[in-house]
Order: sequence, then structure tokens, then C-alpha cells
Amino acid sequence: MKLATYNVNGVNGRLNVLLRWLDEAKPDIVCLQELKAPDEKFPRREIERAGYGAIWHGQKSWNGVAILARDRDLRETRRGLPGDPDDSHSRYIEAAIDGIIVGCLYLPNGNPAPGLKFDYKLRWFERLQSYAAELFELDVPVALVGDFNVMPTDLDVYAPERWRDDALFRPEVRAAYAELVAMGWTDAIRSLHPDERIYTFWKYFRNAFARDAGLRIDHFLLSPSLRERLIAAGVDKFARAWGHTSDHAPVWIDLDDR
DNA sequence: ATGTCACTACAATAGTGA
Repeated sequence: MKLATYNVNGVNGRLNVLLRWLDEAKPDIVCLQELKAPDEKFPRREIERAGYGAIWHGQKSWNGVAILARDRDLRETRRGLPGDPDDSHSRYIEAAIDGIIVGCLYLPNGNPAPGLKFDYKLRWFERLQSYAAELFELDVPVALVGDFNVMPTDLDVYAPERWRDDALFRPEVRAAYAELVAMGWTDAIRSLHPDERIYTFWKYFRNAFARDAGLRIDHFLLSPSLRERLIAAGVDKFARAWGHTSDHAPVWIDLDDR
């Protein structure tokens, strides 16, 4: 079973890119981030025509997350991360699919740092840690998937020194990610490719993709029982090379069918 | 500091978030 994540950077503006990638990559489950569309403008018909059922949590202009599934029941188990009833951003949606809990998340960017946005990012990360601990206790297969907006280590940044003060790489944020992983989660991509430079995002600026000046910020965290089923992982860089494409590439893992 | 996108609105350019 192929589980993928894709920050589409506008689900309507990039609809052709998304549909082309679905057709070529044929993932079974997809977590989408940055829909940048309210619920009523989610392109449900086009996605259904491509063979996918979907749940989504949209918002005007910014954020927005969705989960797609092909030939599988998709039962929504949560929308919105617990811990702050005043949080109005659409950044978390979760479903039970094929006996797996899939949590699709879009962690705040947090720039500029320091500042209110960075504080919000750290608070959001704390809430994610608390909720992830709850999920972990359930002892069921769980995948926390999406755009975490954090590069875990120097190996995940083309030029670490230039990113030290950025909200995606500051020590507090890397520490929060490390604490989360240390609860017992497995960073799927890194576990299969411990020494490889793997990027999932390249800025639009300065020809970053052609120079491979990238960042690894889209991640899969697997609970212990899912980790055992992990077969392969990769980045669909070919989709980042297309015209009018997202600044992220789709990322995927292959899980043994049970 | 720069660069490039998408989306939005007291809309045909300027803001904003990334």
C-alpha cells in the first residue's frame, strides 16, 4: 500500500498537476496540505473522477488539509488538533483507513522568528506532542503524515548555516521534532535512507530546484507496528519539475499489505 | 536583502503568507 503526502500549494490552482500526479503515481492514500480553499471550493468531483474518495478541512486563502483514498473506506476520526479551541487554522485531519489511523498535518511555518508566529508554531508543536502521546498509547497502527515545516538535522538542508535562524530550523523546533520522534515514532524516510541527502521542498526563488538547493520538511512518523511494515520510501521529484507546480514534491512510503 | 508563487480584495495593482 502506497501512502503519500503532498503539499499542493493551492488545490485549485494546481489541480491539473495534482490529477496528473495521481494518474502517474497511483498512490492508495494521499495526505494533502495547503489547499488554500474553503470547504465548498474543494474539487470533490474531479478527485472522485480520478478514483479517490476524500475528506477535507478547508479554509479561505490559507492552510487546509485533506485525505484521499482509492478503493478503500475512509472514516474521519478527527478534524482539528486538540488543545486549543481558539485555533482557527485548518491544519489537521485524521481518518481510519484499512485499520490504520492516518493523521494529516500542516504544521505552522513560524517565520519570522522570533515573533508571534513562531510562538504559535511552538505551541502547535506542543499540542502535537501531547496528542501524539495519546495516539501512541492506543497501541494501534498510526501514521502522522504531512508538512512538518522542520528540517530535523543538518543532513536535511542544502546549506545548514544559512538556515540556523529560520523558524524551520531553529534549535527549539528541531528539539520539538526530536522529542516527538523519541516517544517511539519512526521517521520513515530517514530510517530507510540514513545517510542520503533527500529533499522534499525547493523554493521557487533563484532556480533552487535546478541547483538542488532543497529542504526535507515533509515527513512520515510511524508507530511501532507500522514501522514493521515499511518496505520503501521516496520522493516524486519528477512532479516538482513540471510547469506551474507546487514548491513541494510528493513524498511516499510503501507499506506491506496486511 | 534577494528571489517567486497563489490567493484576495473598497480588484486590474498591492497586500499577505510561504
